[in-house]
Amino acid sequence: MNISRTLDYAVRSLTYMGAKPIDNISMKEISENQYIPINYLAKIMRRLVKRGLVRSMVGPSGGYSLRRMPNEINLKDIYEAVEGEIRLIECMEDDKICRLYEGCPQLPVWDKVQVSFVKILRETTLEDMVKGNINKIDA
Amino acid sequence: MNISRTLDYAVRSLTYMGAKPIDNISMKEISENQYIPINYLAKIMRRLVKRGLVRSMVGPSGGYSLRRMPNEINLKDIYEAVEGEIRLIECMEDDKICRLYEGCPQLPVWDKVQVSFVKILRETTLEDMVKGNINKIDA
DNA sequence: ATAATATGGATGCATAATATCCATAATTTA
DNA sequence: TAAATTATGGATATTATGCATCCATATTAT
Repeated sequence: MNISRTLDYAVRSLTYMGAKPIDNISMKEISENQYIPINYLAKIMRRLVKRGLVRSMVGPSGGYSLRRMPNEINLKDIYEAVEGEIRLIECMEDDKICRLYEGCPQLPVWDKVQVSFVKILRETTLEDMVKGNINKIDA
Repeated sequence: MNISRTLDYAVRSLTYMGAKPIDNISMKEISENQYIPINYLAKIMRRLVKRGLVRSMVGPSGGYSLRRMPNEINLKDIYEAVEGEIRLIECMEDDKICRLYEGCPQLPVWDKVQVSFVKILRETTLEDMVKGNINKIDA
């Protein structure tokens, strides 16, 4: 139960981009400013591009740009871009059948935790993070 | 971000015990009923014993018994017994210093997620799970 | 033409999660 | 007392995967 470094990298990169009102920010710049191995960052950026969170441009003075406004990108988008579908426990997977399924007592618990988790992710935008706008206590 | 199989095993074992009003339930029985590799289960039970959630007795007709009533054991206890301290992201560790710490924009987010996660764990008891008493929607 | 940049594929590494094995101690029962 | 059953604890193996690196290529600005 923890946030992967990969997701942390993705969030940091996007936050960095969101804080800068410039297009075409290079991997190199992000990598150096956020202490992310550049080759690994490349992989992460690829996923963000594929999910449409980010636009890329090749060539000198190329780089990445946010494709939506920071207040239109939430953490759920980012999570799913890098990690795929959110699923706290294997047995929640669509096609997995659990031998204990009938009357499994803890599934509703994990489900509840997941719902709460997703809610927070969905409610938190890049803009919030850039501005430090997190409502600390209410959960 | 997912529930480890180990934690799942622990929860299933305790739920199984909680549903049975008998003392000295053997590893063998739990293992067979819950499809948990018995040697691995042994390791997990050890941690539950050490944390005082469970009492063990050696010898024939020995086994494990809950040490508190099911409504006095919550998921947070179980989580911490098997996984140690709850911490969503490495930089939340006590002694870790993050190079980006000053003004790190996402720390409050992970913190908020964690608070919410812990809250649900703490509010959910073994009894709830045994009875299927989970309040599905409110998060 | 050259340099800067992203792309994509392949591969390696390190660590943790998961699982297995075995020798031993404790306890009950015959 | 002997034998059977059970947990204990340590060592080790296996597997998965997160993380990282390397390289060859395509694109584009200057």
